[in-house]
Amino acid sequence: MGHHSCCNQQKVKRGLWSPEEDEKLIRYITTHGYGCWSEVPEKAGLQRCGKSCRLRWINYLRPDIRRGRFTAEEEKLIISLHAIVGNRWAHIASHLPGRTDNEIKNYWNSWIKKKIRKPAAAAAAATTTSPNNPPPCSTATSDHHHLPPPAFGGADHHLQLDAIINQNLISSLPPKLAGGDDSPPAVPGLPHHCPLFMFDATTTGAGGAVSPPPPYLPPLVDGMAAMGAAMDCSLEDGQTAAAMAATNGYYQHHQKHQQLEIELEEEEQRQLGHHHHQHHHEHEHEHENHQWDEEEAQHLLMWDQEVLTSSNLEAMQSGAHSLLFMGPNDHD
DNA sequence: AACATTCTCAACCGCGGTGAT
DNA sequence: TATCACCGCGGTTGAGAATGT
Repeated sequence: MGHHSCCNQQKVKRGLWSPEEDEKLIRYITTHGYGCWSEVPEKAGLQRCGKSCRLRWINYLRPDIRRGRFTAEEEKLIISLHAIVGNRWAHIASHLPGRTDNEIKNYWNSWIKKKIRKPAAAAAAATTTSPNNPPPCSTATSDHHHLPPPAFGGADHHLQLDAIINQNLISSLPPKLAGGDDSPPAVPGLPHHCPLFMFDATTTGAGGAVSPPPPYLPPLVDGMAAMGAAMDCSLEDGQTAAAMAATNGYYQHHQKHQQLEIELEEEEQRQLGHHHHQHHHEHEHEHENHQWDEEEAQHLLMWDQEVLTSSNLEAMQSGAHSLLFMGPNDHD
């Protein structure tokens, strides 16, 4: 296990920071700022690598850092954002002032562990785990770090995670939409019965052109483009997962959620610095009006679950930039 | 009280992106 | 264009704390 390149040349200290080191770093940063992290250790008189200094400052010493337990609001926000962007912790952290990506990541990981141990049985019980029945409402993206979609005949572990995530998502919904107290996990806003699979084909068309579904896939559900659903998917680089599908009724209840997606997308665009200009302007317009046009709805391809097989789902998974699975949430 | 197990979280590692040369 | 250094991010590790037996 080698050290990072920036730590190779000099003899650097590793491990926990002492209060003296913290003091040195704080003193230096507050006086000089941190223009170049690689210079910070030397100038601050620390036997650390710049990377370590940066990490210490960002995750611990920063004056605007917010410590302590996550509030219920923060927790909901994290859950919602994670459903949209996956494990992009820095992205999520940017929406929680004072929280660091590391903190959120740690929280999420321990939260998942906790949830797996306790209600997994209940969640799994609410999930139809038969190989012929896809699990209810699980999400996946092209992000290789993100949880894979529920495999047909795959590990129960993933089914549990999906169920857990969705169980939390549903908690923020109005009871009517959530389907009642004992309702099973579901993606917010989806009709209670949602035997659909969606495939984000956004990135395959240049200049926003809508691509036809890949030839290996079965016929689409008719008229899905006119559904008028509130769906968000990245039109820039395909890195953003397809977000929630929803009816207009749901949409009215979840403009806040939508706003988060908008903010994420706008920030992504700022960071990327290069846009598909036409789309960019179209999006600005959408954001003002909170409307989704047919063209964008068409980026999400949908199928009835009956027509999908495990093999073409695998093909979709490998080719999709965003993939949203929705099984029937029928537990009556 | 002692030990084992689990949890938390700070820190590290490796990788990818970006800008300078 | 290729290379290098740096930065930032996400995954992982491991020490210490908390909890359970």
